[in-house]
Amino acid sequence: MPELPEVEVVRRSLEPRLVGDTFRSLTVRDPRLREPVDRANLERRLVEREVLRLRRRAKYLLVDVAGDSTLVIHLGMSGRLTLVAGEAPVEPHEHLALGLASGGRLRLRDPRRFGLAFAVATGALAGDRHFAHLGPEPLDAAFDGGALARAARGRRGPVKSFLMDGRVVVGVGNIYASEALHRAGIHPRRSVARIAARRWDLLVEACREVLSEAIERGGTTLNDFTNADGEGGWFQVSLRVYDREGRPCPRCGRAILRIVQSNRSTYYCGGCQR
DNA sequence: CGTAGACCCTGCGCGC
DNA sequence: TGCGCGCAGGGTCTAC
Repeated sequence: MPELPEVEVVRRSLEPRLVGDTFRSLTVRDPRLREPVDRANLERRLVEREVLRLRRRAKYLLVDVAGDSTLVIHLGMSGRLTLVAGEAPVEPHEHLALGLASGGRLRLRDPRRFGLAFAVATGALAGDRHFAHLGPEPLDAAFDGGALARAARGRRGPVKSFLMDGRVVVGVGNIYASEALHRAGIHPRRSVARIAARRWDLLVEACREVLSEAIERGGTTLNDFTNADGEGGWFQVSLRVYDREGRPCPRCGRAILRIVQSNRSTYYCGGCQR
């Protein structure tokens, strides 16, 4: 479900309501996520700690608390992180809940269980195995056409898979990879070995644009994505190709095509993507 | 080494 | 109405 914009939207909606509050309790109802939830470690690192700040790295949400600990949450495909009233009824697939001093409850639901929740020392985050190999943030200034071109050197394969490789750039998932390539006019199957410098620049700009616009619009709600307040986003109405097979390309009017790459659907326009 | 594909899991929408 | 199938926003492991 969530790519970079959706995680960022959750972060922004959560931040003003969480910072300054204190975790008072932890309930793990179902530890079965992508990696088993370590209840004791979460309890030790989080309970009775004040929330200092919320950050995001790639598609991971980071909640720093007092005492040099960080709660790391990944939403996988179907994870939803919401802040509800403390007495709100438990919902299906509510894996864990953190009670807050203010009376609220931070709830993580994840039907498909591809998500993650764990806690580590804040200072050890960068070296953690989940983060050590990650590439640059697409919205950082350090990410530019040159960075992409260097990453592509000596590599083969289609540009769409390349764009979704977290070692190259983080946060670009299946929706926004298709959208960015359409905006840049690049065919998703084009080999990374056959992309000129100028087109890498265009692609970087397209990524920045589409990700920023999606954040502004509250993310893409195709099915069930919501921010921490349970509100959906609106960027789905601005999607130009994703999930629009057979409908007209907004630029040239030709029918949008769907192909499968690495077992994931790719949408593109055969007319204006080369 | 890099890349392509399978796989983890549940829910939903569709066609029959 | 009910059932089976295909598909879904991510990441990782294996086989080549």
